[in-house]
Amino acid sequence: MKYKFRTIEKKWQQFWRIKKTYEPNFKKTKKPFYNLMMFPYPSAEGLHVGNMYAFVGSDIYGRMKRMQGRDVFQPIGLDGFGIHSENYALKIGAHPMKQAKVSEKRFYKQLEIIGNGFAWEERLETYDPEYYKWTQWIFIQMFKNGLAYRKKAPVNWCPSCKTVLADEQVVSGKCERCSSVVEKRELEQWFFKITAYAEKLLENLNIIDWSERVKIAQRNWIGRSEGASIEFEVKDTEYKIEVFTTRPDTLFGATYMVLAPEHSLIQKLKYRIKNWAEISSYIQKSKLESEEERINESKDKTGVELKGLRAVNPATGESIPIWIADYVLAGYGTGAIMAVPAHDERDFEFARKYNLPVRIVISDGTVVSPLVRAYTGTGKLVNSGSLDGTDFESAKWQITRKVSGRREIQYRLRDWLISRQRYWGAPIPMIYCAACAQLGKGEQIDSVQGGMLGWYAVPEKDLPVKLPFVKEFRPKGKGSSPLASVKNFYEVKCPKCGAKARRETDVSDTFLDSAWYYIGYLNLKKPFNKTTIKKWSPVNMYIGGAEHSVLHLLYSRFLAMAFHDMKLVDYDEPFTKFRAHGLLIKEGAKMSKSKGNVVNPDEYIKKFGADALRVYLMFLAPFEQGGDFRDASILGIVRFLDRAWRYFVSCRDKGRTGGKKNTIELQKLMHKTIKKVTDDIENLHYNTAISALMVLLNEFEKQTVVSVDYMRYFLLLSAPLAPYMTEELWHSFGNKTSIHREKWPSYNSKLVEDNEFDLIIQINGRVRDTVLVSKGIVQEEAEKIAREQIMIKKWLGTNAIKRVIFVKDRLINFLI
RNA sequence: GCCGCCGUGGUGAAAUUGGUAUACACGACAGACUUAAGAUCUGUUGUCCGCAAGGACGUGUCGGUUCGAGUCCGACCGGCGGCACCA
Repeated sequence: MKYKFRTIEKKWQQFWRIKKTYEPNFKKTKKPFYNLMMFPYPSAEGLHVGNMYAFVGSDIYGRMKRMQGRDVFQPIGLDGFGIHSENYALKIGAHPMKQAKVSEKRFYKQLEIIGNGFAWEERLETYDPEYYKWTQWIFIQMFKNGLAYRKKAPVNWCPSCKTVLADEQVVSGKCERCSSVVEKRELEQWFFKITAYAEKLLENLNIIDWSERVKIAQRNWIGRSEGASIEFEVKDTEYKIEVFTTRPDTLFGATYMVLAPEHSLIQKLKYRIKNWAEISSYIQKSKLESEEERINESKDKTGVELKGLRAVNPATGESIPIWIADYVLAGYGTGAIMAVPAHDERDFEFARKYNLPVRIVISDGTVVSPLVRAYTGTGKLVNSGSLDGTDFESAKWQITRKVSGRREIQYRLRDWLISRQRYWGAPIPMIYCAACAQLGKGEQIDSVQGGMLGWYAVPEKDLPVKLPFVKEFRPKGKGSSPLASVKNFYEVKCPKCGAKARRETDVSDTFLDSAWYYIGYLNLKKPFNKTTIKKWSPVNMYIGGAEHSVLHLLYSRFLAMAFHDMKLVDYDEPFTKFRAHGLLIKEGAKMSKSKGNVVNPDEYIKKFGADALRVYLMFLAPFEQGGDFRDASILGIVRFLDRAWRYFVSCRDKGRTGGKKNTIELQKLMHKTIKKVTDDIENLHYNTAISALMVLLNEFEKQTVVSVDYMRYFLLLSAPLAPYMTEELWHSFGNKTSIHREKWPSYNSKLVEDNEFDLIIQINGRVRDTVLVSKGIVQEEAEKIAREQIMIKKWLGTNAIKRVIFVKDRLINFLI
């Protein structure tokens, strides 16, 4: 009578596939529900138990929605293009194109075994030309709408992956993929203008229903600062230095200026600089420094004064020195700052080192010279001429106006570097024609950004630009993709003039593939079909890892906004609701191969069955929190499922399921459980939903009579969690159709509400007794009953009661 | 440094949002069944005092608000995540 999960699981996998149990009715549906889980990238031997954890959590939610009458679309695919998979192929010495087919089989098999209700017919892989045709089409739309451009800029270069990276893919100076220290290189690259949507990306965070921690990460990343832009004249020249500051109120304290070493003015005024040799060697040195070195050396700032140049402080009219220093970043603001050492820690440190003047201009009355550290607090203005005594906040805009500056908002966010010098990705569908460039022609020559002469998008009829099979696919490291050595790939005709032209050989970032896949699932032949999009998107519920907070989740939002403005979709947020699942760890540490603590889910499925693994994963901690995978604890779940199995099978065999009436206690418990499980699954509190089912089963076992209805309810409530076993039991009770298409039970609210409760009796706030009374009892009566209790009589003794606190339907507290 | 989250039994964790702290499990201990092991079932299981009834203490630490604090406020200690020379 044992639960033979191996044969049972196989049986239902087939049944579900043949009966299309999890395929929605795309055209006719009235209640669509798009339940999406971040698709995996096959970059390892197979699915990690952490992936399983995430997928199961998403599946449970979708299964309940389906049973609640929604037509649930829960697709699956593989994010198999890009650096993740390519690096894996490199590691095991396989060709990524061939390895993809191997991974595909393996991953899909595992995803089926775990028992998720996927719509298999709509699956997709990002490396399928059918798919990346549209990735390329999207690139072209971005180009045509001025959102894709080329520019030469200092960019992140990973020496081990041998490609450039977006800022989002550099995690504290290291490559997100391989953890190598990232270098800076001056290269011409393709960018997507995500900064055009900075404000909207930030603002919409207030209206979308997303996990708070992801919103916070995005807010930090976008990094909005409000301030002013102010110009400083360079003495005896026609040049001006524009700075951005969040503290224009401290302008009177600006005693020097600092330019980033890359600042364009330095080259322009080269002839005026007296110590050019020194300056030029400083610039050289800072160019060579890696991000990490720059961060590490941040404690000791360096810089050189531009001798022969002076600037004018527009507030005081004073002549102040100009320095260059690499603590000023070229990529933020204007690449130049006004230094206010008295009120900025960095400027203070620099001023102290190079003996530059410090002038206090803000004080709360306690700020006195000489300062030990910068005073960054609030206060009133001092040493600021006619503005002395003004509050710093209102002084900000008074000063800005006075020196003809303007209010400005700066973002930390920078444009998305989209090109990669790698093989395994969607070729960027662009063509460069030198002939056209010479004639000043190009598809986007009006663009605000320069460098676009001679560039044309591949005509849409020529899509996809297929990635050729290349034997020598290894990254070269010379700033170009391996495709740059494939002559019959890059030699093309100019789509405009027909002259010999060159195809772009870089491929696009993997994150472009995954930024639109939720649309791809709906209809890969015609993804931007208006009717389907309108009916099925945005995604109702999206679940995934928080590690994508500023990668995939930010890029997807950006693209949806761009699609919206191109009138391709009518919403601007792709995921109405997003929840980040927690991280699964092992023995207190993140699972990793080097630590040797990676849990292989297949072993557990083989040993205990997929249902046991599913329920265990969901039971160990709240889904959004994540937790510790422990071998010992899974046995508790195995016992629970076995007990349920035995209970149902023996009831069936003994015919112990007549229509007899359940006790009132059981009725109450049943309906409370329905409510609890429903609410808990809705809130992703799977651990407490499972414990409620355990309590119910414990009670079933104690009862002499449990009606067949209640047994059905138990199975229905457990179905999302343990889809195989419940399906088997469902059928063994004579049902012919899938339990997963059955109606979710509803509860009777009268039975959920108790009409009696344990009145807590406290004396001086300490519980001394409880007594069962009926709900709605008034204070007078409660007091009377309470005072009759032996324990209470004893505690009250002869003391006078000073005060009585009565909380309706909860407690009574006597103060003596 | 800034922003945010979290600290509850031996362990994973619960706690109608200010109202009986430790549900549900794991582990441990004891017992039943068994030749035995395993499986299963039944108890006990926060700490201390007590034969018991019962009592005291107890949610990282210290303080506060409150009739009442795991929950709210302040300071500190410890852990995690995001940003980080962003002017």
